[in-house]
Amino acid sequence: MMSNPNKRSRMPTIKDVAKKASVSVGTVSRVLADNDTVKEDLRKRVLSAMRELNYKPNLAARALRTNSIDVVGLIVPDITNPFFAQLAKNIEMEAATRGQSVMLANSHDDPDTERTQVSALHDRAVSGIFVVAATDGSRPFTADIPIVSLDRRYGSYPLVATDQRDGSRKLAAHLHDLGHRKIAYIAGPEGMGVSRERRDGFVEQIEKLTSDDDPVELAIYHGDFSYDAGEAIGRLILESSPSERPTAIAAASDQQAIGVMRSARDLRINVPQDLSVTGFDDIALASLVVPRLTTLRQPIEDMASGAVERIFLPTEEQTDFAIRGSLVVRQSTAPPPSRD
Amino acid sequence: MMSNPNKRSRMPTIKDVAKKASVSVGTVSRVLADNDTVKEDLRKRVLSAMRELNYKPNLAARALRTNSIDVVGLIVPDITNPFFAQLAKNIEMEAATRGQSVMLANSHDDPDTERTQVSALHDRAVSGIFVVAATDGSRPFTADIPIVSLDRRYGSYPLVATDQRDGSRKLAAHLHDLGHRKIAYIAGPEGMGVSRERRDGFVEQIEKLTSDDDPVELAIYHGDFSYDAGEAIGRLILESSPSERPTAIAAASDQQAIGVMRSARDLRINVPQDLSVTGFDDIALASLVVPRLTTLRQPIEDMASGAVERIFLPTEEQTDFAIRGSLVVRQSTAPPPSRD
DNA sequence: CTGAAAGCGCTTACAG
DNA sequence: CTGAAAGCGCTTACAG
Repeated sequence: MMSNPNKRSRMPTIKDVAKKASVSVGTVSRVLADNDTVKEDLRKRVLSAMRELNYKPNLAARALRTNSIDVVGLIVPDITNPFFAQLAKNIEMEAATRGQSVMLANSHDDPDTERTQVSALHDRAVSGIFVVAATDGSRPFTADIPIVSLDRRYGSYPLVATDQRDGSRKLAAHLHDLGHRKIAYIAGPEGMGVSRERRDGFVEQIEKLTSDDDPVELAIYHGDFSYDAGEAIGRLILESSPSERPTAIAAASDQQAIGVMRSARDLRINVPQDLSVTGFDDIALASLVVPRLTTLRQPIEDMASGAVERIFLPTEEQTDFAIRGSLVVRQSTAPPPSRD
Repeated sequence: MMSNPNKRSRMPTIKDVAKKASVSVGTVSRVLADNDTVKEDLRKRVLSAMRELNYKPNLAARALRTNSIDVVGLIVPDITNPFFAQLAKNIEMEAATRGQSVMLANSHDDPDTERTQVSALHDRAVSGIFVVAATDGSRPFTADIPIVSLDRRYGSYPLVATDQRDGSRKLAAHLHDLGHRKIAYIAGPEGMGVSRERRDGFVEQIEKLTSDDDPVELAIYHGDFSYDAGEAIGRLILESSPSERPTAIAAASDQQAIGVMRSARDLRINVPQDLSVTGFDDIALASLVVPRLTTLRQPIEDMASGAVERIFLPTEEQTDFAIRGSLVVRQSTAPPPSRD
């Protein structure tokens, strides 16, 4: 009879180690826990027994006893979104430094799926869950484990995100500095917190820089964060006559901005000579398009470390954490064309 | 005294359910397992007790008993690579249909990290591990749990991947059909299985279509799969005089192909009028660049389902699975310019 | 400082 | 068909 080849062969247990080292299992467990007070020679015996047997603690047993496993959950709307992929990578790296693995799930931007995912992770007794809330309004799950919102607020859980207003202000100031006085702003989906923040920051800064003898014209559009929305709105904006149309378009995401650049190319409008374009995020593609995109770099590493740090803090110390991004000036922005 | 707010409140156990339903824990466990033979009225009592208590089985305890958890591991070189992100998403979806969660790790293309990750997942007693092997030569881990190679062979574990040769043949035939007789092929890194397969398939097909009175000139280049490599090699190829240079460039990845298109734009060579370009993979970006890229679509959904299916098969049935991709003709290819 | 023992919450032979 | 009981591999008071 063949044994099932998929069956894990019997692994050495703490008991085997104890026997080989002639100590009790308690002692083995203590050296495992790096416990203060195990006499050096016992400790050595145990360690070498572990090595000889190639002992690895059974994580499920430990989890059962301590009711916690070294796993954190991460839920994103869609891992194929380059920004979330970048975030996931950094969360994974940051978690790894703390000996935590990460369980990944996609909510597909669907609130019900999201809820199911959170609940499933909760059932698995993960140490904490990071969630990038779905665009379309979450139905947050009330869990008795730490949850941290990433990028977008999930329920009323603490939020780690870029300071959206500050970022938009920097972009607005950059365009104004270059001399643009007729600007279009493409915002994200209406009603989404992130969209609102970015838009308000931009408007705020423009208003601040506007005076009676140096007026700025600012038009606002809305669309989702995608390439396609950017392209459609870009076309809409740019189809007006050269004297009518803005000299700069600021988009609420890099993807939108790249869409805008495509529409400009279709209409034979040169970026940046005839039109400046800015994005937001600094996804990898931003520096790969031609011309390379001026944008606001989200401090993803800091977001990841801030989020991971918070998830292990006592709940009452889990405050919001807004991190300032940095302006990255590339080739998609320039002074406006001179007009006579 | 405040209790720690992070402590999970005591969850109802199988014992609580048993008591409430006035049955033994064994019986509860049996209804949990959807076990054949629990008399209907007991079954009902148990079910309603579970509902009332909002009982959720403790997965760690179950894992300890059965020595397996409903989790699979996935290791990719880099989740920010759009192809791997797409793959991860599909694996996650496919695993979800089987009630499995997925644990994600990045190897950063580093064989040692990869090994550590596989080992860590193994320690967690996952049901199986998918690995997209690191580019730079893995040092495979011998595990007593199922492992399936995805896209690139890991050790000697069964491989689920696109039929690379077939895909390249299709691209070669497409270019030849259009009339191209002077073609450059940019292969992936030398020594990598995938690179070799794609290249050989291409060469094979071209040779097959070549005859004495209809010769084809084919030049081969090598570089990694990145945008930058594509751009650099593209420039190298295209800097020769118009009569010297190829009328088509086939790249071993979409990223390379997009790089090639950038170099063409810099050199004011029009795609596809003066130069046809093809990629491989069909990443999302392929249909977003201008002109949209003709490429070979990897059947990612099929790869995901094939891989997940295999991981739950007995080892001896875990055969390789090569899936044919499909040619996606877009605007980056056209007949060669007519020359006098 | 160390050992013996209880117990985490399940599943599964074993009886009946 | 169901219950009583053993046991998965750990950790952690409790003694000494």
